Amino acid sequence: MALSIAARSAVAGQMRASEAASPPLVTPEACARCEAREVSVCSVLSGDDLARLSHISVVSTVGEGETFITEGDPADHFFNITAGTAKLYKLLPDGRCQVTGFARTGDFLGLAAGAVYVFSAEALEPVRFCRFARSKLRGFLRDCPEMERRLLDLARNELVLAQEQMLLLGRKRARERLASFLLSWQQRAAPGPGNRLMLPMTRTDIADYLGLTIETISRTLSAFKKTRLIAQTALSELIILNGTELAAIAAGDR
Amino acid sequence: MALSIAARSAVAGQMRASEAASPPLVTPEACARCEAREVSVCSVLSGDDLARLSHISVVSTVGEGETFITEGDPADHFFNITAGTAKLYKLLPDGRCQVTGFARTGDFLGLAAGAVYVFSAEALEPVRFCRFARSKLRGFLRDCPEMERRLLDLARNELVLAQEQMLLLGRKRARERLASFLLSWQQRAAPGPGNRLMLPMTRTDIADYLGLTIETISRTLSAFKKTRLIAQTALSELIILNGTELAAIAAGDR
DNA sequence: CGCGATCTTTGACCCAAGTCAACCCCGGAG
DNA sequence: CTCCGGGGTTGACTTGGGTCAAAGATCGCG
Repeated sequence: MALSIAARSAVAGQMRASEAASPPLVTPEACARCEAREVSVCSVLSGDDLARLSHISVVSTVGEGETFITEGDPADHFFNITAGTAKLYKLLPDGRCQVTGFARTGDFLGLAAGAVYVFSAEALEPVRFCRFARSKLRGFLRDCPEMERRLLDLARNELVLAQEQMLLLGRKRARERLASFLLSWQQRAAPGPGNRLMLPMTRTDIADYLGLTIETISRTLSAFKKTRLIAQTALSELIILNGTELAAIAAGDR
Repeated sequence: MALSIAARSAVAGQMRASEAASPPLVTPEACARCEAREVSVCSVLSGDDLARLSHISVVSTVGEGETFITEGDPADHFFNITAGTAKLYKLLPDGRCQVTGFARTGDFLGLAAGAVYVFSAEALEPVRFCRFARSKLRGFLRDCPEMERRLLDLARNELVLAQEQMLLLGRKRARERLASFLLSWQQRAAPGPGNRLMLPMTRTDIADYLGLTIETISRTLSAFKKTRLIAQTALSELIILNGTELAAIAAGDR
């Protein structure tokens, strides 16, 4: 990631030197170097198509806490996360929040949108992404069925996850929800040294993702620690000691 | 619907007469007559493509209570509902059930699946559908980008609904959930005479959809009746008297 | 290095919805 | 017409997780 951020900075630097008003367009070379490519939609693209795509994409970064997609705004862009973690969420008028997912490197955002975005996205740590204008992407897709197929696969996979989450929110108990979350996050997040699990989100984010409160998250984590299912190495860093048992809890088997 | 069922029966009749072992293949003429076409994926197809699609589709019907997709089975087929209503659901090992959606005429099933189905589908009333082998559809999609685009649109729309449902399950109170459900069902279901809303599902199905119990559904419906938000004309048939107020409740505004 | 802000943990109490149980209603079979 | 069985409704009571409150970590910053 350090390498990649350096590469990105170089691109932004180029841009700034040549034309400060226009956004930092991506060069095919930058795409070829991008270490997020193999986990992104772009992985299916041949050199030729990749070059075309790079010309309609714009790289940017946002800092921690910044909102880069706002529910209700015209859904003019798609986003491909190339570094960092973001939370995706929906709000009720009175402020109640449901986090619908966490987006990481390689995730493609904007599929779940009609004319306007139906969710907001906020960076949990510095996030870098490629942005595509919806109108331009449409033209690209016309000539590139592989990409369209890939997007369909992504959307289908997201649907599978969404339904799994409905089961969790509708029918699982608090401890089952948290166990499910820890295991699924372990799947998706690169494990740190010593099998450490990094959680870039706050307890509030986890609570809003699992349909619980921060107090319940805290209490349940403490219970998991007491029964030696997990160990906490830092506030946002823990180790899963007994994944088998956690999986049994997640499935509702005890 | 009556006409359509008759048409289907004719097709099945032909089939049975000629070759009992093989399934009832659809003829292009049957597709042209199909009154579910305009609301289905097939609506985007030209006559030529429609004819091709018809040759890889198989019509069948299932009776009330029959399960025609089983979670965990190899996901070999896609389904396009052409009549009736089905519930889609997931189960936990101990039997807890989450209904992830109700499928009606025009709905396309099987997008949310990897190698195996991740949900089950059961007919709530007699259901008719066209079934496509996944392998055959893949070949068809290769030559028919409109269809692929349409499937992507369908998947995206389902994703929007899924996220809305996550908000409901994670953050809404019982009365807000029920109000949301009644209004969304009113949107999708053809209104009966006198603005009547037909509910082909049982209280149990509604409860499993909203992450509640039948008792809570029953009590909340009674409360809505008492405050004259709705009126009940039969066990599974009601009228929305005050949609504005229901919408305010659904949004969490009171 | 120590201050203040923010996040987390823990405890005491409460309540929305779940559980358990009795009864009702309706529709189909005999 | 009556019986029977499977929803559906309603009431009494319980409870898992929410709410409120206070104290304890953690971290950025001057």
